[in-house]
Amino acid sequence: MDLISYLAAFIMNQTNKYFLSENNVPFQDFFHFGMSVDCVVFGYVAEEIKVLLVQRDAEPFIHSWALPGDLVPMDEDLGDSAANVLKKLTGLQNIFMEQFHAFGAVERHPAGRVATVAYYSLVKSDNYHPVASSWVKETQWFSIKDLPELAFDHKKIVDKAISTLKRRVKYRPVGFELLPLKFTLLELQALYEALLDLKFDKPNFRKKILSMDLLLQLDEVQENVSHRPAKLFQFDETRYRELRKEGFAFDITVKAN
Amino acid sequence: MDLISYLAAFIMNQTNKYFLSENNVPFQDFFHFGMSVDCVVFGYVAEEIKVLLVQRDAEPFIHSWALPGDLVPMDEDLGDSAANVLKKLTGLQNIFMEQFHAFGAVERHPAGRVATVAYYSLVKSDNYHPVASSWVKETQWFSIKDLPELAFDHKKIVDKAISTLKRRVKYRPVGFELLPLKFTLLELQALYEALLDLKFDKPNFRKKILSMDLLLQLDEVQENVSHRPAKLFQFDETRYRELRKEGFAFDITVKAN
DNA sequence: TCAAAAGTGTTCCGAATACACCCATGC
DNA sequence: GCATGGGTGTATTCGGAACACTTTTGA
Repeated sequence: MDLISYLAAFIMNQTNKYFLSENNVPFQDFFHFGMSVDCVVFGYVAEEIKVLLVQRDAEPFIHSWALPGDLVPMDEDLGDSAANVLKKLTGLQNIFMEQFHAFGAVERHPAGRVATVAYYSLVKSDNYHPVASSWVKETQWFSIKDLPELAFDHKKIVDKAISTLKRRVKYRPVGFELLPLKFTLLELQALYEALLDLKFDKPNFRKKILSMDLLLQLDEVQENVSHRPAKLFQFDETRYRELRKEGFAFDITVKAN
Repeated sequence: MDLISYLAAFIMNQTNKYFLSENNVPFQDFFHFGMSVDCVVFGYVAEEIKVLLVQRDAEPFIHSWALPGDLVPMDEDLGDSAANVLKKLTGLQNIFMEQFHAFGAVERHPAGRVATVAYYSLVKSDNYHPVASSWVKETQWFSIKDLPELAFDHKKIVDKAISTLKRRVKYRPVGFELLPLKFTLLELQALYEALLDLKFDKPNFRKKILSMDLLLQLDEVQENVSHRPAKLFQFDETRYRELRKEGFAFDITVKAN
């Protein structure tokens, strides 16, 4: 070990003679960043869009609510790290996850220079079982309309996640990730209404979504409802991929009501 | 020189593996990232979409073509850094710039663990005067249909930039950033055709774009053309902001021809 | 029988399409 | 005059919007 670190130091010194930036800053002086990943996990419960927050049980911002996220180990790819962190802190795994923005203000982390790459996730209301662990004391779903104070610059990150989601959801069929595997058309409509904060006309919404030929109608209906049971549908992933190849562009722009 | 940098990378990897024994990682041992910014600068010349590349005059990948980009100093915000780097390497400043993705694979940089945040820029063909400086030997515009081999994972970054641009250009009025301040409607159409790799119907494209009420018709016409001179237009930034507040959504989805 | 939600049909209107045509300029 | 690109008008089609209506279930 000693030999290795000595060698490393020696070689870094040598390299610095070549890797000099304009102002003669030694190469290695750039290498003191921490990298973190933060996940904005969206869920859909009781006709509301929620975000999963964790309560910190470690400094800094101990006891504050924050996004699940952590420093990236030196030997882990960014995307892998995001998935791992989410699993470690909340137990969630195999869920939809997409990078949306990097935040790198100098003063955003009190313990040093940390740039963070933010991801948003969508979890099906089927498998909602976040469990606190590691340095997390508790996990809780909060309505995006009623968020608590957040640690670091996490408020800014959540805001950006929400606006990104609202934009993307119109032109990509990601909304389905928030519903259970089987859903009714009115559940789908209610979801989009919650996401976009709009009301749609029922017959027109149905026609639009069905005309896309992206939903698989199952031979099942709702059970134990005190009214006519609705048919259940499923998103047809395979069909979507086929259509995309033919240049089809998903779009649920229906006029608000 | 190459030998030294590769040895350094190898040894850093070894040391990292030693330090990062799963549990009980000392806090400071996460802080050895380098951060860089890379800019995919798009231009529009001779009816073609181009990307600005620089030829490296420093290790690693000396003499290779690469994206303009550099390590972020410890005391600089990410966004500022992107603008500064572009200015330093090519002289370009005050141009449209938007972050689109972070790349953080462990092995993406031979000299250590460097995560990069990528931006795309759009420059008006008015002020096309990139000038090589710092560690850049030369700058050159390349058609996106005919790119050379690129250093690092820059090919992947360019590809992502192109697909992002193609998607965004449909729903945000960013295309205008690629044209001179004053342009004709057919120039605008040609630009969108180049961007999306499609052909549009002239009368329909005109109607669509004019009906948006986003263009300011000037009292000027083309000069020195051997045909009927075209009227010049200008993008109306103020009007766009007004319309956005009223919920207007830009959309140039015209059927291909 | 009634409440509640599921689900359908039809008219109307405006925007997108396809396509034909005229206009202004330099040579 | 004619080549070249600039620019306009219109009939037709198609999809979105509005809204009234019927159906199926549980209680």
